[in-house]
Amino acid sequence: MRRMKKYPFREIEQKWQKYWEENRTFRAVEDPSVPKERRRYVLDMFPYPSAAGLHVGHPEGYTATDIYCRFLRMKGYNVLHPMGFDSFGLPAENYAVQTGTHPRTTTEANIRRFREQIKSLGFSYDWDREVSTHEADYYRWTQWIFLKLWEQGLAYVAEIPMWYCEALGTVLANEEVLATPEGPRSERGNHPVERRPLRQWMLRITQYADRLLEGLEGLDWPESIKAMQRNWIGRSEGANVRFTVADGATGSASTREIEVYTTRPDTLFGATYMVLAPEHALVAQVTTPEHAGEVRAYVEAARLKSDLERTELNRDKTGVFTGAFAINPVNGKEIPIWISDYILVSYGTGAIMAVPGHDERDWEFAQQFGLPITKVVARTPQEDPAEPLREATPQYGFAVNSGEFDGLPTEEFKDRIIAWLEERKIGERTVNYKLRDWIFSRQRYWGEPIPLVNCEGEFVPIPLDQLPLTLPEVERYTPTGTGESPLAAVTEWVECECPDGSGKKGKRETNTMPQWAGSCWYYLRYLDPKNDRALADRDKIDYWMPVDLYVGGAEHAVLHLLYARFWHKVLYDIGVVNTDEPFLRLVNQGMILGEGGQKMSKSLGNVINPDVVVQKFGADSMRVYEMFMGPLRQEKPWSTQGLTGVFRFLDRVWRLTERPLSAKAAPEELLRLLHKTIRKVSNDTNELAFNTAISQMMILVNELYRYETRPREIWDPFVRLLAPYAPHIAEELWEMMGKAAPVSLAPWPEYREELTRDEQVTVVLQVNGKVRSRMEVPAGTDKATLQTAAAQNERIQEYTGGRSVLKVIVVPDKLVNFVVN
RNA sequence: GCGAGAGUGGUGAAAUUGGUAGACACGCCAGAUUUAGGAUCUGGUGCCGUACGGCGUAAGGGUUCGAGUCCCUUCUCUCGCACCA
Repeated sequence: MRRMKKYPFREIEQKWQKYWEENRTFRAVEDPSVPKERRRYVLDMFPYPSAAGLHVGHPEGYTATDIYCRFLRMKGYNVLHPMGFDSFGLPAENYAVQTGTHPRTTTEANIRRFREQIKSLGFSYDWDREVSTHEADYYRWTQWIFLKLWEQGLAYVAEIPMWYCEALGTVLANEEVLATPEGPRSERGNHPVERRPLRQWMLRITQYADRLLEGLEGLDWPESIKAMQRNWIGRSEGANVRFTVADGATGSASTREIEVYTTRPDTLFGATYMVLAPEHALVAQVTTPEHAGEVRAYVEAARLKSDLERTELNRDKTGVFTGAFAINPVNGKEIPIWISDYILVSYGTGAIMAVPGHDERDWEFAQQFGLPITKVVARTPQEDPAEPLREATPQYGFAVNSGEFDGLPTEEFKDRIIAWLEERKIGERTVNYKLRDWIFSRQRYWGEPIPLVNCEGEFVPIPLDQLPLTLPEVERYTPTGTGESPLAAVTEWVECECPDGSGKKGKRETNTMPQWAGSCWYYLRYLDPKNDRALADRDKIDYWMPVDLYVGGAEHAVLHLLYARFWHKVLYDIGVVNTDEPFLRLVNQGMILGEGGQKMSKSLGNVINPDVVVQKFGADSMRVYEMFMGPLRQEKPWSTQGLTGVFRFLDRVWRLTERPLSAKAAPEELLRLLHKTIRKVSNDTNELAFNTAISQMMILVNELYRYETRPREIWDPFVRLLAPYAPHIAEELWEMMGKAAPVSLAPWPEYREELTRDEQVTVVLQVNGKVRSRMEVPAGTDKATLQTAAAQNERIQEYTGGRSVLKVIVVPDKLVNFVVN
């Protein structure tokens, strides 16, 4: 036998997973003696337990947080690190529609599989805190929060045009609809969606728009995610201005007004026409009889236009004249009123004043229909106001052709004109948002029932102490297609007594909540998962919250992460939680691509199954490889070759045990390398720079191979450094060394600063910035000595000989540079 | 178009404050070993050149003794938003 068998990762991994489970090694306890600054709440985005099982993307983020948590525990922190399942959702229900299998059955089977797969990777979760959002004990509190929102006036029913998805049989929130080249599509499943006027439950997230925006400032989140949220909220400042409709052709006096929203009230003098959205309420009223036919036809065409056509890029502007005129309040001029579908009824007031000189869209429209263009903003105060515009100039500048306001810079003009409008009560400063209220109800079965009863037209909440309102069993899961959920067919569930005790007959709300509801607050339930008196005990909330580090994919930028922040702020306002924001620091792990660098997908056949990897190479190899691939936040392609490289590393670590442990002092060189390694691994792990930490451990292992024996002085701290990364093999090595398990809770090694500094350093000798030679000197050698020694160097003399030295740059421990002519 | 980010060997990637570009790993080449193990061990491996040397971090310019790193211009790619007045 020349060498031992390949390291027995299967036995080792099973052994230690069993050990951790039996000993509940990673149970988190609220120990009051640990001060707040020594506690950490590290959270993973919990998975939706799909039928496909775990994919290699899941373990990436989970491994990162796991290493970080294990590191923190060894550093003496009290760490909360839980896991659970986002288990309501459409796939299980769609499967139920096809097969008749209860979604609970498939969901729970999937959860068992996920849990097993996650456990097979050796993550240090406190499994006592596991939650699943579909369980009545959990959604009882989701319903409780909904009723709190209702009490606060933040939940209401409205009939507005909603995104409806035929394929999913339900309405969707704005956030769940994507604009694609094929038109609007559902975020889940990529099905076509269309707008339909429907009556649905809404949550007043817009009331929190400003706070959701401001709250971003203090968060340690990726700039891109913050930008996406800001963009989605879309706050803009401007003014509403009311224009009087001029007497029409009929000559009758009119007091009708049209209100517009503009972010450029300073361009009011340049408003040469007005445009209403086709759906605007005043369209019919202002239209003159001779234009009525044309207008009616345009409105009808706009209504029938598919969303594909309406969202198509760069299409030409269309519109028709109503025959009516409005009076521009600043100069009394009559301006024509048009309608066009480039104006959205849902934004601002659904009407605009058009300033073609300084807005590209208005310019385009004016060109199309030959409407007048007036210049009211000049680039410089010297510019000739009469010089015509060649294109729309939206940039700020100085007012021209604006009467008494001429010469004012844009910023100042805005304030002046708003004051002017407010004085005359024809307008006021206004803030607008792109953010719309959250369409919250779904016409589906597999979700939390909304705990309200319709008692003769009035909604009455189910008393909090009677929650949960559980999902009834149904015959069929198929969406009705009539805008009602399958629950509507369960007569004995729908018909009930009014919960207010009046004895009136009531009908239960049959819509359910969207999948986002459960994930809006799951991080709070982990704190106290079995509590039946509150969603979580306030002391436990105070003990752990807010979440210190939240790791997950970037795909939830404006869905989950915005909704959860909204609910959290409401919970804060009613005194349930201790902070205004739930997640202090957010890190998005980069996607793992297939071997060819493309997205993993079934159709490309490049999907890597983590089960197979664990089976063939072990959990430790999987973990270390996923972290060694590259920076956590970066997208990176999978490489089976790379995986075997990591496997070889762990195998080499294992084979080092063939060499006898030695109690003798380690060679100084090795000791110095150890202390450098401790420093680098500590710093890098703390910064989630796992790839470079692993490199450093590889360097140490390579070096250890140069010695016949394994100095205990090196081996012991090395095993501890390795423990967060490859915990199974580390536990085994720890035990083999005769130490008491578990290494997972052993103290993190400390480094001695003086041993991390080299005694001898290589100083580079340069001539005109080019490296010509090197020399070894003791660290800290002073400048003068370095310069003298360098000047005597043969190679340097060759290059400096016969030339005059203009300057010498000496950087101690780094270089000496001779500047010659 | 707007917003965010990224461009370094054949590949994944390293590189305090500007100070030896390419650590570590894969792959490849040569050798040792002959074991059938996604083997192991030793050495080599940015490009051009026999060599002295020269050239190299998307391209061009600038600051500096010195630039992957700082500044300007341009190009490419990824992601997000997209008629939001």
